[in-house]
Amino acid sequence: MKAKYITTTLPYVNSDPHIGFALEIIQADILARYWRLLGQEVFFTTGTDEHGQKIAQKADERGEDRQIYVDHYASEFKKLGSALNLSFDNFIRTTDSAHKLAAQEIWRRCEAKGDIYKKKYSGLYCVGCELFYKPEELLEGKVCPIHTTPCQEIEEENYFFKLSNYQAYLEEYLSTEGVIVPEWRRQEAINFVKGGLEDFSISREKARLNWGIPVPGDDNQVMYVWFDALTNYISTLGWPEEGGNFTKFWTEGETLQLAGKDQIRFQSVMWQAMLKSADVKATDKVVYHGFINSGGQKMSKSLGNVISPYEMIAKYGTDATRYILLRHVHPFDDSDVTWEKMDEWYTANLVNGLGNLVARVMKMAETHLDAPVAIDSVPSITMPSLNEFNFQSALDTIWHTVQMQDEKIATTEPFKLVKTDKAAAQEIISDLVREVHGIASYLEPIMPNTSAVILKAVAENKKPENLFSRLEQ
RNA sequence: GUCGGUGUAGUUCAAUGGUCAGAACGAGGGACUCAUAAACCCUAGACGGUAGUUCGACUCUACCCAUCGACACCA
Repeated sequence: MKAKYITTTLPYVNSDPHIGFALEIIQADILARYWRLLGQEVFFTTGTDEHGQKIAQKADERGEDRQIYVDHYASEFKKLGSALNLSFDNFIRTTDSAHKLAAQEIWRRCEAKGDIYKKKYSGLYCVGCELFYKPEELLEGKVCPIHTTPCQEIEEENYFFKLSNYQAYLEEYLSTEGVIVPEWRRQEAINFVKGGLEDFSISREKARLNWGIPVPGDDNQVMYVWFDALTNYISTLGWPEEGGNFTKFWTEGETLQLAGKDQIRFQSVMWQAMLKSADVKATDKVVYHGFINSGGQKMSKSLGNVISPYEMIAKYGTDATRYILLRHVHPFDDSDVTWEKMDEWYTANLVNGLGNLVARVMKMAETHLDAPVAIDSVPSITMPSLNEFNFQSALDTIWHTVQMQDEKIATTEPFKLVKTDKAAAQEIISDLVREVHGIASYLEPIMPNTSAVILKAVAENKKPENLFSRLEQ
């Protein structure tokens, strides 16, 4: 059985953790936990992207040392890890020295292949945006649409990556079904590549970008985001060192990247070309999730409709947050989430559904059974939907079982039967306990704490504290 | 503009070239009490529009409308 590698994209640390990233990393966590339960060897990695001019600027504005500034943000993201009960095996930071060396190494290899060249680049540059614009993107008089200030004609010499060399390769790579999920995004990527590929710039002059990884052999240039950030997927495995985790999980393993739908060009095109250039195996599969909107609109600070993962955790708890983001957010398409809807989901499915079922069954068990129910064979849990990254469907199945147990209680009425035929009632209650145990087993990768509480309750034959408290009204 | 996705009950989703198009939440009603005033039962409610292919389409085709996305250096 091949070892499994799974990674998220690295969030940029210039703001607090976003709900979209929470979704992505919870998806990754569920898969990692699920595979481990199946007995597979798993390497689950995430981390933070910490270079770039925006970050340098913010740190400078605050008069803070840049490394200290990013240390702070990295710890914020690590906190999210414990708040969401994530089980990643490694947390890679792009300011880690090993990572920097890896980024320089992949650069060297691409350069040795002849895929990196230096070119004068001139364009209209907006100082506010730190970006070059095309003339057609600007307003009258070469004015930046965001800052409404005129852009400057700037000439700068940068390194470029010969993406154009990889047109045929990428078409071939993308022609395999499954390298991108969902399928229609693979078509999008194919169209994009067929439309022709331009080389992209991969460095900035130090004067313009002075918080980044130095370009090997050129003191005046610093790597722009791509070679820096994307390399994390392999540097986290110790690459360029072979033989260890890298060989086991990347070369010989099965690799899976999770990313937002805006990442196709970066993850499935540019990164794959870079890997090819450096003679590293391509990513086996990239799964792209949609975005989460709220109230029919994009979440934005100005609209005041931003839902932060921390707020969700504060209101519903860790497991409920994991539940909400997986069951009620579409795995691939955009979804809409509001506090009203989340309250409904929480109450209907967790408080009234799972929580209440466990309470009623375990109360009966505690009262009417003489000993804990023996669970003879732990059935191996398989959730086929998870192989297709259909988290909703996997959870639907579990909640269908919850509902069936409630129905069973209503039809068999063990609480009544116990007065007339205790043995028969005990038999029914024992069955219910076994079912609850089964539900808890399935929940293990999805809601680890809840699952553990239920399993313990079954083992002790004792009704647990309420799993999910009713929302204050 | 080009290409692609989507359009099913109040809401979120599912399904199939042909028995009454499923489910959940929500709503209305009933009945019960083991449980977190929970669960259970019943009821109401939908295939964007037009044309075509077909014995027959919600499912295929075309067009239209609506909506979302891709069309590159934006993390």
